[in-house]
Amino acid sequence: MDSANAPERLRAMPSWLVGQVAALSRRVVGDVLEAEGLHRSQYALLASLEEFGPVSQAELSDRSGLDRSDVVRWVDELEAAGLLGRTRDPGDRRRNVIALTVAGRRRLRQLDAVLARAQASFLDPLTPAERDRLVALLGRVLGL
Amino acid sequence: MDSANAPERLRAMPSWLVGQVAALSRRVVGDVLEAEGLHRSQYALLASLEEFGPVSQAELSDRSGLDRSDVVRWVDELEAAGLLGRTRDPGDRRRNVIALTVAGRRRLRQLDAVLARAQASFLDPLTPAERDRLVALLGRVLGL
DNA sequence: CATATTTCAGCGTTACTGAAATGT
DNA sequence: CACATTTCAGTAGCGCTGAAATAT
Repeated sequence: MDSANAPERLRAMPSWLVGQVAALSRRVVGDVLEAEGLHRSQYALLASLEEFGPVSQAELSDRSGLDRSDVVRWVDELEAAGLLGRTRDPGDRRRNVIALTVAGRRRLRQLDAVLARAQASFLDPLTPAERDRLVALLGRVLGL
Repeated sequence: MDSANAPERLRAMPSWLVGQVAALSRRVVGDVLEAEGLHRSQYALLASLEEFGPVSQAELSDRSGLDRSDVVRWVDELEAAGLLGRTRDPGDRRRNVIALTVAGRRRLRQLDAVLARAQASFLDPLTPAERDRLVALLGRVLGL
């Protein structure tokens, strides 16, 4: 896992670099969230719910970027943990309406603090200004 | 897959951004290499061999960042394709000496051109100067 | 005997596909 | 009937573990 051993061709290649950093951040974030008993995908779901209010699972899938079939499974767990509620939409009974519970909202705020520390951890080599520049550049690549 | 739908919490989070860009670049690079009949890991092996000369599979694993057991499988294919040679090390008969063939070296140069286009493709929103800055920042995160 | 290398068999996770069941 | 949503079963890829076989 020591990227410094890699050949120059790879060390200078954007796709390789971004893949290595993604793997690093995935480990760090995954570890801290696992200590909280949650999964990265579940944080994405809670965050999407907080911002976009009660929504169907289909929209939750669009917002979070998770596959619809995976949303089913993660929502199962979050519902069992009491962090969100799943009720049939009276206006369109194909849909589930997913909404954060009070506990879910509180949990999300806890996770925000934990995740902020995780970000700082793997971005340690960068100054705050550099971190901002990195975020801006990555956002540009995604068209944000 | 439209990252622009994601909540602000995610769109501002370095680990999420880098994961999205990594997924994007992985698709783009994977597709162009698949069209060439090769895998991303195999390019990493060819590149490592070109820079570090004939080496054992163990060192190839260290250099490429691939697991030793995966090196076995990818080298199997590359050997069958005639891009590298696998011979027993006379000095230490536990080791295989892996060396690029002439065809392998030629193939690597082809792939370099193809990959350069793939990088340019997903980095399209960035200016050349911005691409350089992104590469530099990602390298810093990895301690390169 | 302890260690190193190659190889193989298999596992856990993740992202995804395809289709059934239900409803509009 | 065509289409949308939820759900489930299953697949492919990938990184990894553990151990056998071989050699130092």
